[in-house]
Amino acid sequence: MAPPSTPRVAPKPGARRPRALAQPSPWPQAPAREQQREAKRNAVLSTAAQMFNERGFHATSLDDIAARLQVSKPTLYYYVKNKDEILLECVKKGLHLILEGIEASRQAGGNAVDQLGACMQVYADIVTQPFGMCIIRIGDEEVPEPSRTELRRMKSEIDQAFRRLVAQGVQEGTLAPCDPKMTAFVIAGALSWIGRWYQSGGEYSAAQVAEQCIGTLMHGVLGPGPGPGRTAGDD
Amino acid sequence: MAPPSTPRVAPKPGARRPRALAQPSPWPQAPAREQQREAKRNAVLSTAAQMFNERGFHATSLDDIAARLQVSKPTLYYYVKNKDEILLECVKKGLHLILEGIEASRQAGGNAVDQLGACMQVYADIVTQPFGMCIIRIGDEEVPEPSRTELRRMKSEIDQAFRRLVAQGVQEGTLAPCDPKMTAFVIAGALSWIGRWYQSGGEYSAAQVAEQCIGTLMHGVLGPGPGPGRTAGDD
DNA sequence: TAGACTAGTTACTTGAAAGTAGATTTTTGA
DNA sequence: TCAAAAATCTACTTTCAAGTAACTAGTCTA
Repeated sequence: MAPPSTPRVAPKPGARRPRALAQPSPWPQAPAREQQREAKRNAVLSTAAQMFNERGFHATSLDDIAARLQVSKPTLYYYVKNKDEILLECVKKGLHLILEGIEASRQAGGNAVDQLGACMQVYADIVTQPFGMCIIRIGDEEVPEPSRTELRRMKSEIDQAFRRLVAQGVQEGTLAPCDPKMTAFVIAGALSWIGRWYQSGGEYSAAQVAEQCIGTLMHGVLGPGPGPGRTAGDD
Repeated sequence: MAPPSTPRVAPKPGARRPRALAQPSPWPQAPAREQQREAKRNAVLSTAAQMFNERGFHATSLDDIAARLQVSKPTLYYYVKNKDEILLECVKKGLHLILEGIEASRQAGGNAVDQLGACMQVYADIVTQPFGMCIIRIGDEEVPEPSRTELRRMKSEIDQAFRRLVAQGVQEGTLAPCDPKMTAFVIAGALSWIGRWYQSGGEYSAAQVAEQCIGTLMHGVLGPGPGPGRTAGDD
């Protein structure tokens, strides 16, 4: 953002051109400032994300966020447009993390079950982190309209990825025949629930929770016995 | 409120005492009135619940609720103490419905799996209805403190019921050996997710969604084949 | 049929939090 | 050492929704 075509102050006409531009280096100067700025913006977002997760979006005022960062409220406005933008960015960052993870899982190859497992792992992992939690804990209604659609699109993309893998698995024969839509839904639900309740420092580590959830989803809760369980008798 | 010590109109001094108090009947009179009042209060709550689910708690003003009921805002205050009470009551009603359903399922008897299945059915069902949806869609943070603990207690009660049934099932041998805590968690997550997305009038009926989810939870997503399925220490 | 209680209204106060204006300090480069 | 730009502050306005006060119309009953 902050395109160079929007200078705060018009350059003096006729002044000699800024010396800095006289090929000082192949790199654009002052990347340090920009980096700092970006770092601070990120601090705003991640602090906000944490507080949203702790106390909810509406219960978190900009003054609260500013206080935790030990700055004043107007300073925040130097880095973000408004409160809604903060929210939007937090959720978007979470969604991007998942999307990237899914992409990586797919590129890692393997059969559909392997890829599905990896994706579940990614999902469960991200959802225990601040930005990822925002995806789960912040309802769509909180996001005002132009952005809401964008978020839904991204969420749907994730959903589609899961459905595709499930469908593939069914075709491979590694997954039980099912409606991929509903199965993807169950998976997303169970894993999202982690984000709703998980607190770091609790009884289980995030990895443990993920592993157990994925195991249960994969194998189901029924016993292996020949009784009411899955038909195939095994061990 | 409106204690009798704050009469709207000052009683004439020296007036004779109210006749109504002269032992009118062994029963408190006017039960019809009371019923009407209760019905109206319920209308307030259920309208509120629907609107909370549609637009979120904070995006729903009391004026909005009043408008949909075609009354003015102060009228609402005749039936509830404040906005938080509305929220609290909505969630509580949802939780009570589930608790009752669970109790009924248990009393219906059968082995642990049967009971667990019935409870899952109940849970999925309630969570697609207005009060039940509130449980899922309203975060704990929104509820101010004295009540929050109460709600958490009720939620924990539901959780315990599921855990107990799972543990029983494991002992019976009808369920696969597992950590009941985590398994109950997965079940609750997947079923709760229904409440997050379900909209009546969509592609599937509530019953269909419930059935499919429960099936997937019970049997897992993996195929019955001897491949990467149940038996092996896989991945 | 009075008069007390019920149910509802209009019009207000209040408070909290978002967002802004404009001054001020800090940094940086020459 | 100075001036311009960046970064931050104090102090304000605005907005919106919760909640209240105080009046009024209907209704039941003795």
